[in-house]
Amino acid sequence: MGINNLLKFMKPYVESVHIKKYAGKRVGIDAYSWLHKGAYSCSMEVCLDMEGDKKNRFLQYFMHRISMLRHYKITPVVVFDGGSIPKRKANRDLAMEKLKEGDTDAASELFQVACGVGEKVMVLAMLSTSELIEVVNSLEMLNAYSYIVESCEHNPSDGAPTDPAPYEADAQLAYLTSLETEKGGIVAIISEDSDLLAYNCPAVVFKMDRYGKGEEIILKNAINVAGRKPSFMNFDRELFTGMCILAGCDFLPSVPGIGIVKAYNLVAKYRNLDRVLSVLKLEKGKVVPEDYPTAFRQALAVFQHARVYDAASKKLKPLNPLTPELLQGDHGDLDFLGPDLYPSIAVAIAEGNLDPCTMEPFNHFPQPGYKHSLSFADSASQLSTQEEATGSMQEGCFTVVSCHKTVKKRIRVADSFIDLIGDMPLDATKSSSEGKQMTVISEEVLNESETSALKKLGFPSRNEALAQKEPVPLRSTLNMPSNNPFKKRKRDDEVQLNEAMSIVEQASEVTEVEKPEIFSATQKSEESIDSKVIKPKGKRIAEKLSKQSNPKHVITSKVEYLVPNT
DNA sequence: TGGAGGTATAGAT
DNA sequence: TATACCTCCA
Repeated sequence: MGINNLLKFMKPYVESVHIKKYAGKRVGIDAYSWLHKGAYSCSMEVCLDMEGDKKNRFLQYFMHRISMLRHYKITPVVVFDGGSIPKRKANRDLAMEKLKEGDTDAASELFQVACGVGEKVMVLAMLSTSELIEVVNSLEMLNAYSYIVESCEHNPSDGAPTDPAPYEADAQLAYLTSLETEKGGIVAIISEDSDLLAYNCPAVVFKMDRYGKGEEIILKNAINVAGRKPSFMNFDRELFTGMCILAGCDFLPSVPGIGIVKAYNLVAKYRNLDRVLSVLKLEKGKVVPEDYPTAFRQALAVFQHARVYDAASKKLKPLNPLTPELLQGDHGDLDFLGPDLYPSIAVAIAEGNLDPCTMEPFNHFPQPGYKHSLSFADSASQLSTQEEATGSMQEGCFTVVSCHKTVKKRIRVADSFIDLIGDMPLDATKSSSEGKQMTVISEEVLNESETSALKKLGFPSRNEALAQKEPVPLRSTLNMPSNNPFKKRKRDDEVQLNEAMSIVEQASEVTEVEKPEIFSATQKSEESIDSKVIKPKGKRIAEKLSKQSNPKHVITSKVEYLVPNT
């Protein structure tokens, strides 16, 4: 993923930072990289679509980091995307084979691979769009949030979601860095993806840990600045991007024998990408694929001009203005810049309330057993009414959510999140009926032998789990680690608070730590706490549902539906 | 000899 | 993942 060896090559420009340097600022987050990391500890549960809390660990990881950013007064701008599926399926199938054979170790490893090393499978595998939006709305409990929803491409024949372009989220993040804060812009991006440097993002924080420490590369400290080696003196942004592509990127593998070092040397020597391509052909001969120059220019165009969603104009636009050469080349076919948007549906979805994958209403969370009853046409015609009802959008962070297809089992996202950041007592009814969850193997997913193999791993079958007299309460397994500085308590407990804060201080070498708001609230008695904060969970969620903040913006891909004229 | 590219392993989760 | 180590090659 990303540019081969770029981060290693850019080491002299890497600086240790703490995320608190962005206090008061808006920072973009490549959610994929977090979800991906968080998934390692629950790969099997995710792949098998098991019910139970272990599957939610990746969400805990994600939510913990979001709450940490909020602690440091950073406004997170979260961008989700999704991606390639076939390889994941293959690995999952292989893992199931191993399970049947009883080789649980091998199966576990394969499930991890199936969870997608280098593959953007996360969102599809883990969350439905509605669940993601549930996450987003849970985030609103910390601050006002709105979000963008980005769609996958749809198959024109049956309307089924297909793979999205692999670069939408990166390009969108890059675009946001070009905007002023007042217009929704961000000042930096937290990610693990070196592609963002090829997109010329000005500041990227890599390898951010749970305490907020990370490694930052600020592009303007490198490009056309003397003093450090490798020197990018006399480089411009296009040359830098060209170097990245030559070294091998997600869109175009490098020419055999060319790595980041040779790519740099070629660009530094000739300072002209056309010349570099000519020299490459001369020196490498037949090793250079015939269409490499074309593919190279297209990759360059993607990094410079990928289609992104512009919230102000509610339209897709190129990341940077298209050049006459691009408009004339390839007969004006610019599909490689990203999926185009069908205008009328773009506006409809951009106004919120419509799931771009299912074309069904988006104005509430589907409850268990809920079935959408509205057709797409009905949904679209309702939009204007819903807009009026929900009012104007809140200020806050944008969250881009990509959808592929819904998964059949809902994860108790909101509950998990409240356990992480909330200090609210469990709703009695909810906890006695729905609030207890067990690790249950889905019978739709597993056959008898598979179930038997899984039992060896300690997972009870559905029947066994249901027969258990004392199922494990949801809350007990969703607790954060004891040393989590953002863990919430139900009672005033100055000692625990101080302990937690000292952990934060020690771990992140922070000398002055502000008490996060969530901690301040816990210092009060329950009665005195703002009812908005401490309402029973079920009630609060219900309120949330009734308010259901609209997705602020929705990005869709090419959608071949007949839509009503708008 | 340095760089590319493949593989093994450690670390994180 | 990413880092280290190894082999191959120009």
